[in-house]
Amino acid sequence: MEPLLLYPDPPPPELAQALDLGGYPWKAVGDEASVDADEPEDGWAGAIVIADGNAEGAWAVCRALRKRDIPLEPLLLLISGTQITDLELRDELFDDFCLHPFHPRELEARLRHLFWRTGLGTRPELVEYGELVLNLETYQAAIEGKALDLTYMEYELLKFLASHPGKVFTRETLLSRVWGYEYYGGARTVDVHVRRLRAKLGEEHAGLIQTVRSVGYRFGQSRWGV
Amino acid sequence: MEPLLLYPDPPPPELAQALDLGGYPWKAVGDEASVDADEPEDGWAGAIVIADGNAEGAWAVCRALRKRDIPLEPLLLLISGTQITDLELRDELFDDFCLHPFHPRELEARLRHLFWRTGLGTRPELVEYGELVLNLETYQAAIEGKALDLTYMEYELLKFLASHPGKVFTRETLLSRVWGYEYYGGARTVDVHVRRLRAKLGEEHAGLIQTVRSVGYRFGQSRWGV
DNA sequence: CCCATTGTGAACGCATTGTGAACTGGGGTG
DNA sequence: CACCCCAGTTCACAATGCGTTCACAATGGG
Repeated sequence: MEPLLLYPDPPPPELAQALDLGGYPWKAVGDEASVDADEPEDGWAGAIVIADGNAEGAWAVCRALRKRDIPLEPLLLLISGTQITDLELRDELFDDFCLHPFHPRELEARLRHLFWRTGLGTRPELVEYGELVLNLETYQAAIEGKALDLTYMEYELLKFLASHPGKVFTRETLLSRVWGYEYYGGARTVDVHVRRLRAKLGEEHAGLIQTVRSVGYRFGQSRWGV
Repeated sequence: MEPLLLYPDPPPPELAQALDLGGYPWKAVGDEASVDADEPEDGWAGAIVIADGNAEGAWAVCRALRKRDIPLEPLLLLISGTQITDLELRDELFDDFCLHPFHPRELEARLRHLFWRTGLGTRPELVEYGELVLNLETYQAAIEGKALDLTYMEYELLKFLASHPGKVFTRETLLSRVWGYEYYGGARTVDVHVRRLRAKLGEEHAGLIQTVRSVGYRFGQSRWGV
């Protein structure tokens, strides 16, 4: 499991202890800049932000987490009772909150429910879209039941795209989110990988990855609903 | 606002008082059968189920609420601290929970956040005007449910116009706000794009973009009522 | 009826994207 | 240790799409 992001650094010992007991790996950050800088390769599983210390810093971290291309979820806030009124007008910055000091069982229950909610119960080891299936455990991909022989980067790119069907990503975004470094000079890289993916998907399914001219690429159809 | 469903009947007086103070109308039900039988004409706005009395009855009500064709949301649970472990494996029965006895401010914050979440929270960013919908995430547009195949500049122009319905923009303004550079020489450009937009909107909706002679263009109806 | 303004279709030219191939670098193999 | 292989990157060029521009027609106000 990917680690939870904690703020501040160091986190309160009782929180660290509760998470360790619950089997949740975690990693603390000291400010909003570290949100991206210290991000693990596999990303964050979620975040717990303690706001009853440095409140301004906490809100800055929340904003940074929500401002990403794919906002980080779930985000649990730990606040003191007197801070409840501060939540007003900040609904978009958190998914749930827990009063601090907390009871370990309440914290764990909230965490579990948040993960259940965002993950729809079980952590999906499969990414599916129509006839396409990606098995995240075995690094295998198949379409219409036929296996696709993808290289590592092809797989990662397809996984990222297929995890967010309908959404358009710029080349820069794809480079930073899939390749994991800041873009400088190689937008063609994305094109070439997209082309190979389309080729391997076969003529019939090449349209799964659509070019949005002047913007980037989109996987699958749009989402008009929720 | 539609009333909140409360269980049990009568609800604890401190809960009724908190809701009354917060301006939330409510109506209590005594068992799961009343969920449908006592439903107001406009439906329930949400539900608060107190589980620290008759727990079995509370779960039955939750199940009834979730089993409807359109599961009732949001559903807030009030439980005692000793019941936290009962939440496990019941994630699908509630959206949030609050320990009982509760602090009125915490209850209100949770209610507000729940309503915010089920309302605007998870929806994709849309620009809407009548039958026209622009999905900002997917760079797609549709009118009367039918997708419009717009080019990048057409999309940007329509997005800008539809974001300010009724307001008249000069060609110069459109060039600088949509195209993003200072105008010099090409007023026709706007005309041509407007024309193509009208064509793609279809004869029926071409009037959405109106010419204001000697001034510019306006999207939708005038604010003064035509 | 005239002239300014806007609509329209076609043509142009450039920016963006597609595509094949060469290059690079790391890991495995003999 | 040298070599090769393969994934990934970069490059050059081709293809295409799209925005711009132009010429002229249509329209509407005075």
